Amino acid sequence: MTKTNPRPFRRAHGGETLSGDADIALPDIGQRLRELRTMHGLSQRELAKRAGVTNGTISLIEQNRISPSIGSLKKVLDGFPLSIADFLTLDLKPRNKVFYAAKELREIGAGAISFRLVGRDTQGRAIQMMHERYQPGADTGQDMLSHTGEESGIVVSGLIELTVGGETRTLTAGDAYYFDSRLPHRWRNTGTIDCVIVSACTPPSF
Amino acid sequence: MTKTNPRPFRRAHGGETLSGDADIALPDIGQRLRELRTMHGLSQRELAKRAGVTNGTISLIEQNRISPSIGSLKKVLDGFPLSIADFLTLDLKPRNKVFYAAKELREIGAGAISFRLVGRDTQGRAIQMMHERYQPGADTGQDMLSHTGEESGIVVSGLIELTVGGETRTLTAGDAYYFDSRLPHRWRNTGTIDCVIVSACTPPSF
DNA sequence: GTCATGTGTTTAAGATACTCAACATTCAGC
DNA sequence: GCTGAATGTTGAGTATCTTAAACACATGAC
Repeated sequence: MTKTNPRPFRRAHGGETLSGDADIALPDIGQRLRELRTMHGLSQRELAKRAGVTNGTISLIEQNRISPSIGSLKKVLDGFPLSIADFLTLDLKPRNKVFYAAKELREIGAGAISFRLVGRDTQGRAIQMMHERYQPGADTGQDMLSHTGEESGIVVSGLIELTVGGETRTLTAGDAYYFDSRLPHRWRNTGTIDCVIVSACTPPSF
Repeated sequence: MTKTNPRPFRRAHGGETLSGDADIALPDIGQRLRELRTMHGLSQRELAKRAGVTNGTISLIEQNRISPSIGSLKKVLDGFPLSIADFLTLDLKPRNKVFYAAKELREIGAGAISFRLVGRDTQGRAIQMMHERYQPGADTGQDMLSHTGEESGIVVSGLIELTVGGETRTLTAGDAYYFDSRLPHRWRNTGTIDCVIVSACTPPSF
């Protein structure tokens, strides 16, 4: 028990430079990285192996003990399909509503053709609909992180377990989702029958 | 003249790490910084003084001899009102058309009310119009770099010298402009009468 | 021409980031 | 309780970045 050193070893250079006297606020790199990594269910060593750095580097970055170079931050983020710019601007804790109960959807049509709006109005969201079917036990894996913007969908039949940004829900017919597709997400059909979903994502351009 | 060392001193670490085997391409930091700096008419020393680093650092970064730390890159970019994310994603050489001759404008109305469209169609550009007047000799200065997206306008009367991203033109009545407002830009009324411009920028939200 | 000033570059010394290996802790499994 | 494996943290050493000062070159004043 002779090793009760209080704490600070490396001069916490980043402490004042990064969080302190800045014109444009720089997000908390360490916390962001840790959230992103744990969202993916990766250990520091696993990420380090992917990224081609050591686990110690990951640890120090996550503690904000060092201000990583652009090069090494890029290597770390190559462990995910995420650019530095996206990493710095991504809202890891989605403020926008993610899950919607069936009765929360706004019905905009009736009769032969019927739309039920997910989220408040269209609100300038240019999205493109799709139709998906999941067989029992189907699983997309948890590494599906794509750049393309936004994703939304409605469960038509069956049930689906959806994980978005660390939060998991099981949705059944009539339930819906809406989230920034840069957040890590995963679908699993934990039911016994097919699950049908009508989904949408932002179109390739704009 | 005994100092004819060929060149490479610091192991060009960034050479392979940055530009080489990457999943997501990292833009040429050095070239981007140099373009941004010269666009603002700053010397390395001037920028260094603003940023709180040394001119040598600026020089080495611009030559891609080093991969700057996040902290120092942030300090450098604090010399401009530009975040790291914006710096990495900003298209410094605008591929989109910037200047439009009077006859290139598409007229969409006639008679009492008349619109002349700048750029091809509306094309999903949510912008907000304004009305501006410049007296002779008026000058906005060259440090007007704002985050807010896009800017466009039409000269109604008089003449105006507009600089965008290092390119300068003098526009007269009927001429127009359209550019990403993150590019450094400057207006100067070099004429002898007032200049009136009808302009537009992206609205505060979305 | 010479000086003074400005530019971008380079170098050696110092500060910081990064690696490697060891450490402490937790959690299963027995 | 005791392993064994996995986790995040730490320290010493190395590689890299950053600084400070000098360098080489250009331009303009005199």
